[in-house]
Amino acid sequence: MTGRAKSPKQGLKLRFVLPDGSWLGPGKADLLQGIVETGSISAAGRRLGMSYKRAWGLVEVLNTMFAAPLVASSRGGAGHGGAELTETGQEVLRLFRAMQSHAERAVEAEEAELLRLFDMADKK
Amino acid sequence: MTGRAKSPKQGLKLRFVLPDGSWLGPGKADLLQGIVETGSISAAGRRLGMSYKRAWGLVEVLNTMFAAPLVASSRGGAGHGGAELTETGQEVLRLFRAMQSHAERAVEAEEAELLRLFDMADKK
DNA sequence: CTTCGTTATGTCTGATCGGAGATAACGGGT
DNA sequence: ACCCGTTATCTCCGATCAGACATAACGAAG
Repeated sequence: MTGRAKSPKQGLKLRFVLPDGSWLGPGKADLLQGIVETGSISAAGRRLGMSYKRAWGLVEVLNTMFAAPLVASSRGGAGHGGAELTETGQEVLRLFRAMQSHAERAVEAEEAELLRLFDMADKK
Repeated sequence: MTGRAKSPKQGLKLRFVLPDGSWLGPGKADLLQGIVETGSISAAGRRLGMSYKRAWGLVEVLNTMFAAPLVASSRGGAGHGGAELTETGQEVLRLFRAMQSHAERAVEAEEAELLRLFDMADKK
């Protein structure tokens, strides 16, 4: 697979803070994407190197921060349980990814200048 | 004074991560701006509601993350010591503020849609 | 040589965060 | 009735963070 699950560790990171103080950032966005691709909270968390407890806690937050829940989960049954994004969840993920790419293009000039000031000397 | 010292607590926040893992975000940017406006690390920290220790720690990081230090400080003397931004510091602050405003304009559409999904129900 | 406000640097401590690990519930298949 | 992998919740614990507080150094001015 060529796609990347995690956001790059260097460059511009966005955090969108809602009016009530909760926020959406790369961590929760990556988790949402992982749930889309794996169909499971635990598998998505494993892929991102986080414990199930943390992944589940993030899902709990995600499900209460917007007007509607973003993740629908089920236990037992044929597939032994799993999770998927709701319509709202898919929309939120799409919007955040769009934010990322638009913002990255908008700050390209400043990014290049800051990087120039960074490796002016060396700092391997 | 009409300018705001702190970044708004809601909306888009940027964190620019350098190749070595250190980063520049709203907190350090606000501190840099506070130093410009007050001429002192401790006064800038007080204005932002942080302890001197924390402010000083951030300055220490700021002074080692780029090729050149961003803050020049002095002890004792006529003014009883103080701090100001170096040329590099002024440039870094300017670039980060430019990043902020450019990115904010670039994500206006998605921001509006996310806010719509937020107060779909109520959540005053 | 004392004064002054700032920088510079320690220690202690409480709060918070997240990982590790255990346990139970679920519910369609078999 | 049992199986299975996932969701859903605990408790425990070490690491980390930041505030609070104390102390010293600085250096021109008086």
